Amino acid sequence: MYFVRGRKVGPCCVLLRGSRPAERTNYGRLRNFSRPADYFCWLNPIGKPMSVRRSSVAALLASQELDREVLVKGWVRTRRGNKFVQFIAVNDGSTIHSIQVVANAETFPEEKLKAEGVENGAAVAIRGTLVASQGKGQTVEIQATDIEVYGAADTTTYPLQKKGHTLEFLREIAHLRPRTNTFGAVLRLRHALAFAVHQYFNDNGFFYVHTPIITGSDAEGAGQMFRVTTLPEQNPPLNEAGQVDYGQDFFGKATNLTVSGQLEGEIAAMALGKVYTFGPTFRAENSNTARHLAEFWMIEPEMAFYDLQDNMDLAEDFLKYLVRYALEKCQDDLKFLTEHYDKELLTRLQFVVDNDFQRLTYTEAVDILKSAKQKFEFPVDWGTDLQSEHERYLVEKHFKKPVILTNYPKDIKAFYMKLDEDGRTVRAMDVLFPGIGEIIGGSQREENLEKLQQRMQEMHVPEEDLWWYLDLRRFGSAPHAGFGLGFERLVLFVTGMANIRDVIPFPRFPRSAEF
RNA sequence: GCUUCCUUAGCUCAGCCGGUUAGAGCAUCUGACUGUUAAUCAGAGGGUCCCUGGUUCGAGCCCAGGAGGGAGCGCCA
Repeated sequence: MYFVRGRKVGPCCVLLRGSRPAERTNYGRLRNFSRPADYFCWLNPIGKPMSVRRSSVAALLASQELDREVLVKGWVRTRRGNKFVQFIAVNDGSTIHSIQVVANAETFPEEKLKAEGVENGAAVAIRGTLVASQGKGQTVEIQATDIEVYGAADTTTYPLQKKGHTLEFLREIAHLRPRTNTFGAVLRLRHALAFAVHQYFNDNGFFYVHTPIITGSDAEGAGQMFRVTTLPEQNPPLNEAGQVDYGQDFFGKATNLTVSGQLEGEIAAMALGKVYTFGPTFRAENSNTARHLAEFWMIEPEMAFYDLQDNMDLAEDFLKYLVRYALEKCQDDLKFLTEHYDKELLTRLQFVVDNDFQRLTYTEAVDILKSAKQKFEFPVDWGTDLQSEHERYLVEKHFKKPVILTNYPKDIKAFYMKLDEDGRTVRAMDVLFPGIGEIIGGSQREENLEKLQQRMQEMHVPEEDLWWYLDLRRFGSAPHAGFGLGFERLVLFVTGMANIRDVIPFPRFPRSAEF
């Protein structure tokens, strides 16, 4: 039994008179009661309004259950109105959509809302009634009964305005850009794709292995590496030759951040069958493009008993699964990105899901490029690597679909790729996507010890550093294959963003490691 | 690393042939407005013209060097 204004009331629902929050429907229900009342309220044992569980904006917007008390917490996107009614758009990141909060100006006059800081950017908690919206543009809204400001945001200094910002400007305020519609959408998509990666592999019998981030081998030749050391910056110990003596370093040898988990992935594949890695990767190259990062995330499946054909089948099925997953789970975000950044995005994604990738050999591609009417800045010649313009021609002009190129000349590919019978080409495969270029690079691996050793000698890869890698060919060697998928390039493709720095929360690139 | 373009108000950008007090839209602030959708309308405030040096009677504008950013290329995922 509780007491309200000295009166005994029911166990938790009380009827109150006087000025009431704008809960029309609740008021209507109260007319069934015999006593006169203006509104009801659920109270806790100490007479305070009972706590309502917080709902996400996504859940409220999808709710069919109206005329109930709700609690939402989030950040104000806009506030507007007049001396009769105030509108507050609240977004909590659960969806790209904001929920409209309607505040009766009798209870919440504009001056009061301003004074408390209910403005663009503020963090707020709003209690009220979920009702059908009177206005156009949304089906439900919240009639506010209580507004609490957790943290105000000074309108004169808060960098995010109620207007569009350029992506370049937002890059300078990476700590605030997740609060924008665009980055909310990108980050939700990024999450969905990461989750889908694990889902796909788990459903298909792959095991997730953690390959090292600090590595002692500088062997793969995948590019410049970041050095990892605890030696003092000033006057590090020197060896007899006058060079830095890494024998005295933390690991007793020179170490770097990984440029690929592939070689270690092969170890796991030769035991567990089908494995994948999904982790950060570091390249210290001075790459200044919209497709490169110094720190990025790479997915590298590696499969025992797979040949190049199996590898291609997996890559295509995997990519289609990921795109399909995004199309199913992130409709609202993709719709937003299509409308604001890339009008062709949704049709392009659907096209990738619906159509087979074009598969052809490097040699066939060179023939096509040589007979192309288009003039290229760089000439096409068998034996040289294809330029971006050549890849773009094949994907965007000639085939107009994703392309898998295979069997590249051995001299332009890595030492571990399996040599073809002709001895001129290797069983490599690159998956080329429109706008992105190479999204996947992979190969069947050379499992023959002698052939692998010969390739290593030809390409000056030191055998002593990779004794363990060669052991895999000495003991129970088997055909196997794998590939690397640059996660950010996938996100780039699926979101329709133009710059890879806009699909990772905190991009790392030359001269930039802020945040 | 190479090529090229850019840097003017909080943001996005104009700024003529080198010439008086550097402008607009949005944002901000003030006021008006009975349900708005990046609300609308009226008014106000707001500038190290990226930095350094030079040419000139005079530089936002021309020249040199530096810094930062974009796009393209290379390296690759």
